[in-house]
Amino acid sequence: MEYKEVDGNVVFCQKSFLINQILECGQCFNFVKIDDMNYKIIAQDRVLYVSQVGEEVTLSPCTAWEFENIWYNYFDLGKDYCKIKEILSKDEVLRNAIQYGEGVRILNQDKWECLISFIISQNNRIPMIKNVVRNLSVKFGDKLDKDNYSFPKPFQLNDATEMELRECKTGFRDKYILDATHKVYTGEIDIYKLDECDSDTIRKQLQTIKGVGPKVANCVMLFSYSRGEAFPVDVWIKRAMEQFYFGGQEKSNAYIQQFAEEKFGELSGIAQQYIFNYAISQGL
DNA sequence: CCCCAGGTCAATT
DNA sequence: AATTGACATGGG
Repeated sequence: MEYKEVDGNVVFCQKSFLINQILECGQCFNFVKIDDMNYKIIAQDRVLYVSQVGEEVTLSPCTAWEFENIWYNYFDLGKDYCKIKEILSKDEVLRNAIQYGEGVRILNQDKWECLISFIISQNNRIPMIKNVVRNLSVKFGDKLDKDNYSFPKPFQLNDATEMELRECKTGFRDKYILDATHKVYTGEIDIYKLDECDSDTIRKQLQTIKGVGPKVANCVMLFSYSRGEAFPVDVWIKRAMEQFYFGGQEKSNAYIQQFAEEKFGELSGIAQQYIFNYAISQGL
Protein backbone atom coordinates (compact mmCIF):
# COMPACT_ATOMS: atom_id res chain seq x y z
CA MET A 1 0.00 0.00 0.00
CA GLU A 2 1.19 3.50 -0.81
CA TYR A 3 1.85 5.96 1.98
CA LYS A 4 4.37 8.60 2.90
CA GLU A 5 6.07 9.52 6.15
CA VAL A 6 6.45 13.25 6.71
CA ASP A 7 7.68 14.95 9.90
CA GLY A 8 6.79 11.99 12.08
CA ASN A 9 3.35 11.62 10.52
CA VAL A 10 2.04 9.12 8.03
CA VAL A 11 -0.28 10.13 5.22
CA PHE A 12 -2.21 7.81 2.91
CA CYS A 13 -5.24 7.82 0.65
CA GLN A 14 -7.94 5.26 1.11
CA LYS A 15 -11.40 4.66 -0.32
CA SER A 16 -14.10 3.27 1.99
CA PHE A 17 -12.50 5.01 4.95
CA LEU A 18 -14.29 7.69 6.97
CA ILE A 19 -12.76 8.13 10.39
CA ASN A 20 -15.93 9.53 11.96
CA GLN A 21 -18.00 6.56 10.82
CA ILE A 22 -15.31 4.05 11.81
CA LEU A 23 -15.15 5.36 15.36
CA GLU A 24 -18.74 6.41 15.97
CA CYS A 25 -20.35 3.13 14.96
CA GLY A 26 -20.00 1.63 18.44
CA GLN A 27 -17.13 -0.81 17.95
CA CYS A 28 -14.54 1.24 19.85
CA PHE A 29 -14.80 3.31 23.04
CA ASN A 30 -11.31 4.66 23.62
CA PHE A 31 -11.33 7.82 21.53
CA VAL A 32 -12.19 11.51 21.68
CA LYS A 33 -13.71 13.65 18.95
CA ILE A 34 -11.75 16.86 18.49
CA ASP A 35 -13.79 18.19 15.62
CA ASP A 36 -15.52 16.98 12.47
CA MET A 37 -12.92 14.69 10.90
CA ASN A 38 -10.31 14.95 13.62
CA TYR A 39 -10.05 12.34 16.37
CA LYS A 40 -7.75 11.17 19.15
CA ILE A 41 -7.52 7.41 19.61
CA ILE A 42 -5.89 5.65 22.54
CA ALA A 43 -4.94 2.13 21.50
CA GLN A 44 -1.96 -0.19 21.41
CA ASP A 45 -0.41 1.72 24.35
CA ARG A 46 -0.23 4.82 22.20
CA VAL A 47 -2.02 8.09 21.57
CA LEU A 48 -2.81 8.57 17.89
CA TYR A 49 -4.39 11.59 16.24
CA VAL A 50 -6.29 10.87 13.04
CA SER A 51 -7.49 13.58 10.71
CA GLN A 52 -9.00 13.27 7.28
CA VAL A 53 -9.64 15.53 4.32
CA GLY A 54 -11.40 13.80 1.44
CA GLU A 55 -9.67 10.45 0.97
CA GLU A 56 -6.44 11.70 2.53
CA VAL A 57 -5.85 10.38 6.04
CA THR A 58 -3.11 11.64 8.38
CA LEU A 59 -1.90 9.63 11.38
CA SER A 60 0.08 11.55 13.98
CA PRO A 61 2.48 10.79 15.54
CA CYS A 62 3.29 7.77 13.45
CA THR A 63 6.51 6.32 12.05
CA ALA A 64 6.68 4.09 8.99
CA TRP A 65 7.42 1.20 11.33
CA GLU A 66 4.31 1.89 13.44
CA PHE A 67 2.18 2.23 10.35
CA GLU A 68 3.26 -1.07 8.89
CA ASN A 69 3.34 -3.05 12.12
CA ILE A 70 0.47 -1.57 14.11
CA TRP A 71 -1.97 0.76 12.42
CA TYR A 72 -2.18 -0.96 9.03
CA ASN A 73 -3.72 -3.96 10.74
CA TYR A 74 -5.64 -1.90 13.31
CA PHE A 75 -7.51 -0.04 10.56
CA ASP A 76 -7.92 -3.23 8.53
CA LEU A 77 -6.20 -1.64 5.55
CA GLY A 78 -5.45 -4.99 3.93
CA LYS A 79 -9.13 -5.60 3.26
CA ASP A 80 -10.92 -4.39 0.12
CA TYR A 81 -14.12 -2.84 1.45
CA CYS A 82 -15.17 -1.64 -2.00
CA LYS A 83 -15.32 -5.27 -3.09
CA ILE A 84 -17.21 -6.22 0.08
CA LYS A 85 -19.81 -3.52 -0.53
CA GLU A 86 -20.21 -4.66 -4.10
CA ILE A 87 -20.95 -8.22 -2.97
CA LEU A 88 -23.31 -7.19 -0.17
CA SER A 89 -25.16 -4.82 -2.50
CA LYS A 90 -26.72 -7.81 -4.22
CA ASP A 91 -29.03 -7.82 -1.21
CA GLU A 92 -31.53 -4.99 -1.46
CA VAL A 93 -31.61 -4.23 2.26
CA LEU A 94 -27.83 -3.98 2.38
CA ARG A 95 -27.71 -1.84 -0.74
CA ASN A 96 -29.77 0.76 1.14
CA ALA A 97 -27.97 0.29 4.45
CA ILE A 98 -24.53 0.82 2.92
CA GLN A 99 -25.55 4.36 1.91
CA TYR A 100 -25.53 5.25 5.61
CA GLY A 101 -22.06 3.89 6.33
CA GLU A 102 -19.98 3.77 3.19
CA GLY A 103 -16.82 4.61 5.16
CA VAL A 104 -17.23 2.05 7.95
CA ARG A 105 -14.48 -0.49 8.56
CA ILE A 106 -14.09 -3.18 11.20
CA LEU A 107 -11.13 -2.36 13.43
CA ASN A 108 -8.76 -5.04 14.69
CA GLN A 109 -8.57 -4.07 18.33
CA ASP A 110 -6.67 -5.54 21.24
CA LYS A 111 -8.44 -8.67 22.47
CA TRP A 112 -8.16 -7.90 26.15
CA GLU A 113 -9.36 -4.31 25.92
CA CYS A 114 -12.17 -5.37 23.59
CA LEU A 115 -13.33 -8.06 26.00
CA ILE A 116 -13.50 -5.71 28.98
CA SER A 117 -15.04 -2.91 26.92
CA PHE A 118 -17.92 -5.07 25.75
CA ILE A 119 -18.51 -6.51 29.20
CA ILE A 120 -18.97 -2.89 30.26
CA SER A 121 -21.24 -2.25 27.28
CA GLN A 122 -24.10 -4.44 28.51
CA ASN A 123 -27.20 -2.55 29.54
CA ASN A 124 -25.27 0.69 29.16
CA ARG A 125 -25.03 3.69 26.84
CA ILE A 126 -22.07 4.56 24.67
CA PRO A 127 -21.10 7.82 26.46
CA MET A 128 -21.13 5.94 29.77
CA ILE A 129 -19.08 3.06 28.35
CA LYS A 130 -16.47 5.54 27.13
CA ASN A 131 -16.44 7.14 30.57
CA VAL A 132 -15.80 3.84 32.35
CA VAL A 133 -13.02 2.87 29.92
CA ARG A 134 -11.40 6.24 30.55
CA ASN A 135 -11.80 5.94 34.34
CA LEU A 136 -10.22 2.48 34.38
CA SER A 137 -7.33 3.73 32.28
CA VAL A 138 -6.64 6.70 34.53
CA LYS A 139 -6.83 4.62 37.70
CA PHE A 140 -5.02 1.46 36.61
CA GLY A 141 -3.24 2.11 33.29
CA ASP A 142 0.14 3.65 32.45
CA LYS A 143 0.56 7.36 31.90
CA LEU A 144 1.28 7.95 28.21
CA ASP A 145 1.53 11.74 28.26
CA LYS A 146 0.11 14.76 30.06
CA ASP A 147 -3.50 13.60 30.12
CA ASN A 148 -3.68 10.22 28.43
CA TYR A 149 -3.46 6.74 29.95
CA SER A 150 -3.18 3.30 28.36
CA PHE A 151 -5.90 0.74 28.92
CA PRO A 152 -4.81 -1.38 31.93
CA LYS A 153 -3.31 -4.83 31.34
CA PRO A 154 -4.67 -7.92 33.14
CA PHE A 155 -1.96 -7.69 35.81
CA GLN A 156 -2.91 -4.08 36.47
CA LEU A 157 -6.56 -4.94 37.09
CA ASN A 158 -5.78 -8.15 38.94
CA ASP A 159 -5.32 -6.44 42.31
CA ALA A 160 -8.34 -4.18 41.95
CA THR A 161 -11.12 -4.56 44.48
CA GLU A 162 -14.81 -4.40 43.67
CA MET A 163 -14.93 -1.07 45.46
CA GLU A 164 -12.15 0.42 43.35
CA LEU A 165 -13.92 -0.72 40.20
CA ARG A 166 -17.17 0.82 41.44
CA GLU A 167 -15.31 4.11 41.79
CA CYS A 168 -14.72 3.85 38.04
CA LYS A 169 -18.53 3.60 37.59
CA THR A 170 -18.57 0.02 36.38
CA GLY A 171 -21.78 -0.57 38.34
CA PHE A 172 -22.88 -4.20 38.71
CA ARG A 173 -20.33 -5.24 36.07
CA ASP A 174 -17.50 -5.05 38.61
CA LYS A 175 -17.80 -8.78 39.35
CA TYR A 176 -17.75 -9.59 35.65
CA ILE A 177 -14.60 -7.57 35.07
CA LEU A 178 -12.89 -9.29 37.99
CA ASP A 179 -13.89 -12.73 36.73
CA ALA A 180 -12.51 -11.94 33.28
CA THR A 181 -9.33 -10.52 34.79
CA HIS A 182 -8.69 -13.54 36.99
CA LYS A 183 -9.37 -16.05 34.22
CA VAL A 184 -7.01 -14.24 31.88
CA TYR A 185 -4.33 -13.39 34.44
CA THR A 186 -4.07 -16.94 35.74
CA GLY A 187 -3.94 -18.28 32.21
CA GLU A 188 -7.17 -20.24 32.60
CA ILE A 189 -8.10 -18.52 29.36
CA ASP A 190 -5.28 -17.51 27.01
CA ILE A 191 -7.15 -14.91 24.99
CA TYR A 192 -4.27 -14.39 22.56
CA LYS A 193 -3.61 -18.07 21.88
CA LEU A 194 -7.37 -18.56 21.46
CA ASP A 195 -6.97 -16.87 18.10
CA GLU A 196 -5.59 -20.14 16.73
CA CYS A 197 -8.87 -21.93 17.49
CA ASP A 198 -11.98 -22.16 15.38
CA SER A 199 -14.77 -19.67 15.98
CA ASP A 200 -17.03 -22.03 17.93
CA THR A 201 -14.25 -22.76 20.40
CA ILE A 202 -13.52 -19.06 20.88
CA ARG A 203 -17.22 -18.32 21.41
CA LYS A 204 -17.59 -21.09 24.00
CA GLN A 205 -14.41 -20.13 25.83
CA LEU A 206 -15.34 -16.46 26.05
CA GLN A 207 -18.79 -17.35 27.33
CA THR A 208 -17.32 -19.17 30.33
CA ILE A 209 -16.54 -15.69 31.67
CA LYS A 210 -19.26 -14.22 33.89
CA GLY A 211 -21.03 -11.40 32.12
CA VAL A 212 -20.12 -12.68 28.67
CA GLY A 213 -23.11 -13.95 26.73
CA PRO A 214 -23.67 -14.39 23.00
CA LYS A 215 -23.79 -10.68 22.18
CA VAL A 216 -20.57 -9.74 23.98
CA ALA A 217 -18.75 -12.84 22.71
CA ASN A 218 -19.74 -12.04 19.14
CA CYS A 219 -18.60 -8.43 19.46
CA VAL A 220 -15.23 -9.51 20.81
CA MET A 221 -14.84 -12.07 18.04
CA LEU A 222 -15.75 -9.56 15.38
CA PHE A 223 -13.82 -6.55 16.66
CA SER A 224 -10.65 -8.25 17.90
CA TYR A 225 -10.45 -11.79 16.49
CA SER A 226 -11.16 -10.86 12.86
CA ARG A 227 -14.09 -13.29 12.80
CA GLY A 228 -16.12 -11.78 10.00
CA GLU A 229 -18.76 -14.48 10.32
CA ALA A 230 -19.82 -13.22 13.78
CA PHE A 231 -23.13 -11.36 13.78
CA PRO A 232 -23.82 -9.71 17.16
CA VAL A 233 -27.55 -9.27 17.79
CA ASP A 234 -28.59 -6.37 20.00
CA VAL A 235 -31.93 -4.61 20.38
CA TRP A 236 -31.30 -2.39 17.35
CA ILE A 237 -30.24 -5.20 15.06
CA LYS A 238 -33.14 -7.32 16.29
CA ARG A 239 -35.69 -4.63 15.43
CA ALA A 240 -34.07 -3.88 12.09
CA MET A 241 -33.79 -7.51 11.01
CA GLU A 242 -37.37 -8.27 12.03
CA GLN A 243 -38.60 -5.35 10.01
CA PHE A 244 -36.43 -5.84 6.92
CA TYR A 245 -36.40 -9.62 6.60
CA PHE A 246 -39.35 -11.00 8.57
CA GLY A 247 -42.18 -8.55 7.89
CA GLY A 248 -42.17 -7.28 11.46
CA GLN A 249 -42.61 -10.79 12.88
CA GLU A 250 -40.74 -11.42 16.11
CA LYS A 251 -37.74 -13.77 16.12
CA SER A 252 -35.29 -14.83 18.81
CA ASN A 253 -31.75 -13.44 18.90
CA ALA A 254 -30.30 -16.87 18.23
CA TYR A 255 -32.56 -17.32 15.21
CA ILE A 256 -31.57 -13.95 13.77
CA GLN A 257 -27.88 -14.65 14.32
CA GLN A 258 -28.07 -17.98 12.55
CA PHE A 259 -30.15 -16.58 9.71
CA ALA A 260 -27.63 -13.77 9.13
CA GLU A 261 -24.55 -15.95 9.41
CA GLU A 262 -25.97 -18.31 6.79
CA LYS A 263 -26.99 -15.44 4.55
CA PHE A 264 -23.84 -13.32 4.75
CA GLY A 265 -21.14 -15.88 5.64
CA GLU A 266 -17.73 -14.30 6.18
CA LEU A 267 -19.27 -10.87 5.60
CA SER A 268 -21.83 -11.13 8.44
CA GLY A 269 -19.94 -8.79 10.73
CA ILE A 270 -19.58 -5.94 8.29
CA ALA A 271 -23.16 -6.45 7.12
CA GLN A 272 -24.19 -6.10 10.75
CA GLN A 273 -22.35 -2.78 11.01
CA TYR A 274 -24.09 -1.40 7.93
CA ILE A 275 -27.48 -2.50 9.24
CA PHE A 276 -26.72 -1.08 12.68
CA ASN A 277 -25.79 2.29 11.23
CA TYR A 278 -28.89 2.23 9.07
CA ALA A 279 -31.15 1.40 12.02
CA ILE A 280 -29.64 4.15 14.17
CA SER A 281 -29.88 6.83 11.50
CA GLN A 282 -33.49 5.86 10.77
CA GLY A 283 -34.29 5.84 14.49
CA LEU A 284 -36.04 2.47 14.26
C1' DC B 1 -40.37 10.26 39.68
C1' DC B 2 -40.25 6.89 36.04
C1' DC B 3 -38.06 4.91 32.06
C1' DC B 4 -34.45 2.91 29.70
C1' DA B 5 -29.67 1.70 27.92
C1' DG B 6 -25.43 -2.30 21.59
C1' DG B 7 -27.22 -7.90 28.07
C1' DT B 8 -26.56 -11.45 31.28
C1' DC B 9 -27.38 -14.05 35.47
C1' DA B 10 -30.11 -16.71 38.53
C1' DA B 11 -34.42 -18.15 39.95
C1' DT B 12 -38.71 -19.78 38.47
C1' DT B 13 -42.07 -22.04 35.51
C1' DA C 1 -36.15 -24.92 27.32
C1' DA C 2 -38.39 -20.56 27.85
C1' DT C 3 -39.58 -16.54 30.71
C1' DT C 4 -38.80 -12.83 34.19
C1' DG C 5 -36.77 -9.52 37.49
C1' DA C 6 -32.58 -7.61 39.18
C1' DC C 7 -28.60 -5.24 38.40
C1' DA C 8 -25.48 0.32 38.98
C1' DT C 9 -25.43 4.50 36.91
C1' DG C 10 -26.83 8.67 34.70
C1' DG C 11 -29.57 11.12 31.27
C1' DG C 12 -34.13 12.17 29.02
